Amino acid sequence: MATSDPVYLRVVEDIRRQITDGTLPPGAPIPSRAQLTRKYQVGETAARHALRVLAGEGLIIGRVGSGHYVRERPDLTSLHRWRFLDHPAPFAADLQSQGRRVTWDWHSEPAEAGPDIARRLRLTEATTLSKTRYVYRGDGKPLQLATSYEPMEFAAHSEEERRSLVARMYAHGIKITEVVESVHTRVPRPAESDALALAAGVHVLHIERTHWAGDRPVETSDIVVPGDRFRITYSMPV
Amino acid sequence: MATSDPVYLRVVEDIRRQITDGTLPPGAPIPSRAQLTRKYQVGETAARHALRVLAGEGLIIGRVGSGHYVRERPDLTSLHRWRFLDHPAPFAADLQSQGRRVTWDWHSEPAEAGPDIARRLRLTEATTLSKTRYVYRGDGKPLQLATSYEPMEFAAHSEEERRSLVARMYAHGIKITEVVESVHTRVPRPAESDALALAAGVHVLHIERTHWAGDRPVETSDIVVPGDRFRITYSMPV
DNA sequence: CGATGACTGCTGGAGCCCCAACTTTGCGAT
DNA sequence: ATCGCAAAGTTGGGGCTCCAGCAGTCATCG
Repeated sequence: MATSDPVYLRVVEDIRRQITDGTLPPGAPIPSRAQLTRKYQVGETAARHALRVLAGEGLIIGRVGSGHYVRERPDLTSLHRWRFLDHPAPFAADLQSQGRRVTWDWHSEPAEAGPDIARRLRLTEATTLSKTRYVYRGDGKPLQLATSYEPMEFAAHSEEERRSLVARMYAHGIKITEVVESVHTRVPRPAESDALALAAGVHVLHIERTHWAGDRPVETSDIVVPGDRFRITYSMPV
Repeated sequence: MATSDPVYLRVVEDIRRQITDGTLPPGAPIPSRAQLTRKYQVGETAARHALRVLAGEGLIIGRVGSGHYVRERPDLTSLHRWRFLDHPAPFAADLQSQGRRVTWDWHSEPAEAGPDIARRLRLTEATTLSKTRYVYRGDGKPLQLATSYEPMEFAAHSEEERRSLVARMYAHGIKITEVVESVHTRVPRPAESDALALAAGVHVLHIERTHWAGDRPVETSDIVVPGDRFRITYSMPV
């Protein structure tokens, strides 16, 4: 007693506990607003707010006209970071190896390097780069977005060239020696929510990847994948 | 016209645009509920809901008695994945090198391997492991949680031993040859929210790390860091 | 001149209500 | 036995109101 916690939290915590300990398995229905008000002796506002919070956490999903249900958590798709994988937007080969039919389309255009890209490619003055957007789909559903920036003179001209950045650069006498990936999580931008068909409350993993030739960065890309469906695995020899 | 979008979204989108394009810089005050109702000609409920959505996205922060403000986005702390870094809970050395006073404490105890840990360490039968929880703090503030599991016979007995897993294993004739890290993002568990003092709507990066000796996993740990303050960088020679 | 206290504005919790759109269910008619 | 339809239940959007607690501001008092 003397718990001055907001009452909606009592509801949230109780339901969350039931979900995490398995009392409420994936797919199980959550009591409706009306039932919650009775069960927990709270007002409609509190019941409603509790459901919204849980939905925002991605634990439950609401279906209009039907009810709220414990969200099915599909197994995380594993993205293996093989040392020699170098597709412009990575992981496609990896997804294919997991037996998923992956398709991708892309759109290439010249673009001015913004401050962020300029920094990553160590450009000191305004430079026009070849910017390519990739959209990856598995069984029709969008899986992954990527935006790649590279100097105009190295840009891919054929579908074949597009498959290996390392080979393409090598043909220009540039030997890529290192790949650096930086991963963090953030709220999706509206365009990303649309493109990846993200549910509310789902964050994305954002990977900034840069290919280096010695001490010179030669290509950089932003890769965005849904945070609730992907894990990225890095394997490093010691 | 004919925009049948919910009205609160109009407010959300307008404010979000102003934040992302810099019209509202970090720290700038957001109009109050009362002001929003007048400005956008919406009810109090819609204004309030818009603010809640933006706060949930981590774009603004509400201060009771004062107002809502554009959230300061501190630069992401970069966690560099050096190839030979092998502290049981990683990144501490890395944080130190960035000039942050990092302290850590830990608690070790024997524990039964759960199904998940058993799978990761390829254990077929119930085994008792040494389980160590680490809490890392920078300038007093919690930064990172880690839980490490290793066979009882290899457990560290001194502070010194605790500093290098690789050296410790080597003393037992085990040569660690590979480190595998798998990173994904998820909603923090309540205990993690507390321990890391997370704001609402902040996700965590969860890293599962396993040290391998040849084809045998010998240690595995779970590392949890706030998703809004950390990025993890992996550097791979090609 | 400085400290205290009243007043105002703001957030966050909570309650209740109305409605459109959708799903589910059960009943009645064919 | 099946079809169609109406009724009931549910979500999500929206509205209004009250209140506690906090943060400034400003005026008054010692």
